[in-house]
Amino acid sequence: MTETEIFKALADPTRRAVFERVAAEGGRNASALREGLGISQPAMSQHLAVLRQAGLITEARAGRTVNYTVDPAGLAPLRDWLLRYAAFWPARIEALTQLLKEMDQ
Amino acid sequence: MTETEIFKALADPTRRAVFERVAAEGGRNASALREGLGISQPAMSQHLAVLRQAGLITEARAGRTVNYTVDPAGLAPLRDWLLRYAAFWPARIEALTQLLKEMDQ
DNA sequence: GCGATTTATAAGTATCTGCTTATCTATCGG
DNA sequence: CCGATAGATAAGCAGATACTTATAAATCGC
Repeated sequence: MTETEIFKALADPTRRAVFERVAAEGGRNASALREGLGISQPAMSQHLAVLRQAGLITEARAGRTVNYTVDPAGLAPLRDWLLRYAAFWPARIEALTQLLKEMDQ
Repeated sequence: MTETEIFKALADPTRRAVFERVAAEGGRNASALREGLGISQPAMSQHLAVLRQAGLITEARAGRTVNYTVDPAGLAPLRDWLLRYAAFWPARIEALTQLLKEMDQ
């Protein structure tokens, strides 16, 4: 849940793809998430463990399978870190517009 | 300038501290930035090179010294990536408030 | 020009990381 | 129970990474 854990977890492109897949198809189990990613079962398990350790996803065991979902609070430290540098953003109004659009769903 | 380069550049705590220092004391040269960080001169040079490669900072040589500043466009890909998951944020209104506060300077 | 200063680069090294295969545990259907 | 399935873990390994010392390149004051 530290900034470093979160940045490191997302720095690996394969693991970032895993996270993006969890976000897109929330609530699916590890085997289902693994389809099409071209990684072995242990690799997937290790990636999910790193993401969970970083607080980015949560697991819910259901019998034999484990369902993974995005932890709503997981990205907050990253958002907060980024907001500290909002003064450097090039198109702040555009960013606000986009944020509003994302929120207005 | 890719997402992976940016995440990797910021994943190392020492290098993130360097970036934060460039942001806080913009326009200073490498030696000035190095004070108090407890790293060697080559280490600093290497960290700055990684940050520059990621598009997070820009350098401006001034004679013997090189001044570093935050690249305004550098964090945009990170911001855009994060905004894709705004739907998962726990306190969206609070985030908007903070963003507005940062902008209203 | 010359010594000093600033920065970059080269080379070496210890540690970290992401992967693999092999194996273990737990749960399911029959 | 028993074979099959889901997932985690152990162990090993190749490559990446962050650091070091040594040195090169460029610019400064004099």
